[in-house]
Parts: sequence; C-alpha cells; structure tokens
Amino acid sequence: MQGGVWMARVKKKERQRLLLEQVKTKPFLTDEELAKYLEVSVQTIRLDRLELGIPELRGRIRNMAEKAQNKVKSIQSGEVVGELIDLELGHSGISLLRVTDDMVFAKTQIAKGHYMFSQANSLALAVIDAPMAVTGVANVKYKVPVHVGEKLIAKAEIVKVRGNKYFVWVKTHNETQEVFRAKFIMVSWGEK
Amino acid sequence: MQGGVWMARVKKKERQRLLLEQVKTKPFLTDEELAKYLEVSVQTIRLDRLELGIPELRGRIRNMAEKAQNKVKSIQSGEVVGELIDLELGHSGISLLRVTDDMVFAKTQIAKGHYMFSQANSLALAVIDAPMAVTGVANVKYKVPVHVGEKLIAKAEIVKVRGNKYFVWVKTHNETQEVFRAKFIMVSWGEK
DNA sequence: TGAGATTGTAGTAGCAGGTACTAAAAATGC
DNA sequence: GCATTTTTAGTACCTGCTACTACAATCTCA
Repeated sequence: MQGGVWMARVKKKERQRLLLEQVKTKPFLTDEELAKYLEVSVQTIRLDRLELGIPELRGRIRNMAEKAQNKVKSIQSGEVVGELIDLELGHSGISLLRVTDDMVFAKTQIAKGHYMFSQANSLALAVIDAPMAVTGVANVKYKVPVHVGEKLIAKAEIVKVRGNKYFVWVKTHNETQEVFRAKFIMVSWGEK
Repeated sequence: MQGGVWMARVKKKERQRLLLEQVKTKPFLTDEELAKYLEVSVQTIRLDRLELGIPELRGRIRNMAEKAQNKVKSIQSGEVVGELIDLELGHSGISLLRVTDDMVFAKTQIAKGHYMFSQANSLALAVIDAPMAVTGVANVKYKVPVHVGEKLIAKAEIVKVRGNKYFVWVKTHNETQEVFRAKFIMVSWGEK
C-alpha cells in the first residue's frame, strides 16, 4: 500500500488522532460505529482505545453524567461567583475568580463583561449584613480587557449605609492592574 | 400483616414513592442495590420501574449525560444570554430570557441580579455593528425583584455613537412592568 | 371462612456493549 | 525474504438489564 495512489485508510497514528477527536466531539458512539467511521474492524478500535486509555461507551457516558452532576451542584451552590477569600460582614470582602476559556468570547478571547459584574455584584451582596437584599443600582466601569488565565481579585467595601440602602464599592484587579470597578446600591429588607 | 406490630416492609404505594425519591437523589443505583435498600426482590423493583416509567440505570445515566451536554453547549454557544428575538444591527435588538429556578437565590426565590445584567450586556454588545467591542461603562438600575417563571424581555437601542464609543440603552420588562434598565457605553475597535 | 384478585418472587432466554484472551492473516521495515 | 508490527477473527465471559412464564403469598370482601 505504501506509495499507492489510493489510500482510503490512514496510518495508525493518524487514525488514533481521529479516534480521539471523534470520541471527544461525539462521545456517544459505540465501537462498532467508530469502526465503520474509521473503516477498520471493531477489534482495531478496541486496541486503539486500550492504547489511548479511552474508556468504553458506558464509561464515557457515566463520566459525563457524574461530571455534570458535580458541575450543576457547584453552580447551584455558588451563591457567590468566584471564591470568597475574605469576608468581614458589614465592612468588606475579597473574592477570587479565575478566568477560564468558557468565560471568553471565542473571537476575541476577551472575558465577557458580565463575569466581572457577577463577581462584583455577588460579592457586594455577600458583604452586607442583612437577611435579604437585592441590587438596586450599579455603576460599573471596565478599564482594561481581561484574558484567559488571569486571576481576578475583587475587593468590596461598604462605604455608606443609609436606612436600608447600602453603598458598596468594588474594585477588581488582575496580577498587574485594576481592570474593573463598580459602585452598587444594595437594598435590604426584613427585620435585622 | 395488616395491623401487625412489626412491619419492616412498606406497602406498594409507599415503596414506589421511596423508589422515585431514591432514584431522583441517587440515580446511579442498580436494580439490585435498590432491591436491597427497599428489602424486596429485584423483580419487584423492575415491575415498579415499569409502572412508574423509570428507565433502567444505563438509560438514566445516558439521559443525564445528554442533558448535561445540551446544557454545556447552550451555555458555551450562547454568546448572547437569553434568546435573540429581533436584531437590527446598528440600531436595536430584543432578547428573551426565561427565569428558571437555578437563576434565583434559594433563600428568597429572587433572581440574581447578574442575570438581568448579563442579558442586557450581551444584547447591547450584539446590536452594535462592529467586529470587536467590549463594555466600557454600565449604569444599571433594578426596579423590581424578578421571580422564577417570569419572562424577561430586554429591548436595546443605540442612542448615540461617538467615534468608537456606542451609547446603548436597555430596558427590561416582564409581563407587567419594567424591572430593570441599563445604559452602556461600549467601546469598539478593529477596522470597520 | 374461603374464592378471587392483587402483589411479590423465582427463574429462564435473550440483548447491548463491552473485556480479556488466543490465534492467525496481512502489511511493513529493512 | 524474513522478522516485526498491525490488523482481523473468533471465543468465553461480564453487567445490567428486558421480556416472559410460572407460581407463591397476601389481601379483600362477600
């Protein structure tokens, strides 16, 4: 076959690359379907999977389901966007958010603005010492674009309290500079 | 057994209730494990599943994995938070967002503010006719709390363009009233 | 109290989608 | 041209079922 004009099948390495890619994009294919797609026998697919450490269909599905369950939980339980590093209830708080690749625009690789907002907003809510509260007003300014991999440190501070209104300032910076700042007026209610 | 002092097992109805509950909270149990838990035979579990329309373990896992995949996709591909209903590039746009129970605070059942912000912000970005842009400034006001099940209609309008700065106003209302409004200054770049 | 209906158990055959293994055919390297 | 690598074929076995038959236990209520 070497040098032949017609080479429908590809060599092992290339096939395994294709296999990995296929399994990653379409994880619900059986060995039989994969074999058909790559024009080899089922046994070859099995050997390849063994070499590449790809689990069987059921295992793949199971992994997805388990991962998904964890993810749902962590999103749901996350009342605060980002990781709460420090909190002085009624005064100030600090949270950390790592920018991952699902937070950015595919085209520009720049973080979507609402992640910074969400981090700041949920932190602002966390610092105020009231049983229930909502955001009333927000004034925010994006100073420089944020990219994948950056660590965003948001620092919130309550600057004024008037009645049931809390005035909270949040400044967010990455390793080198301030990237975002926001002023919130949070409104609380419920007996305190 | 009726009226007996010792009744380890429960009646059919109650057992099926327990079964549903168990499957919902721990979807990874096999029939055998369920049978042990409910102190009946495997066959009984199978009959119960049949009656209740509960799919087998593999089916349950598969459903979870598929649902999860859809969710991930819809979040990732969603450059716009909400559903784009109408878009006049360079002028205005409308988007719809349904408030689901994972968008609200468990305690208050009120939607987290950053969902309204995200909807508005991503819509503001979508309407401006430029290859690349980011949010520069945002001024937002939350007018009334939003609850599960409400449909949020956000209408964005470009009110002014100065150089590479776009001034966009977004008003969001539910079925009955305005719940949120925002003014954005978006900054664009790249040859146009 | 007892006959019929309901509910639960047992067991078998068969299926999907594999693993783990043996053996041999085909391609390739040099 | 012969050894080595790669691929294919086939078998036994596994899990977690479905689909079915047969029968035992329990409940109902007349």
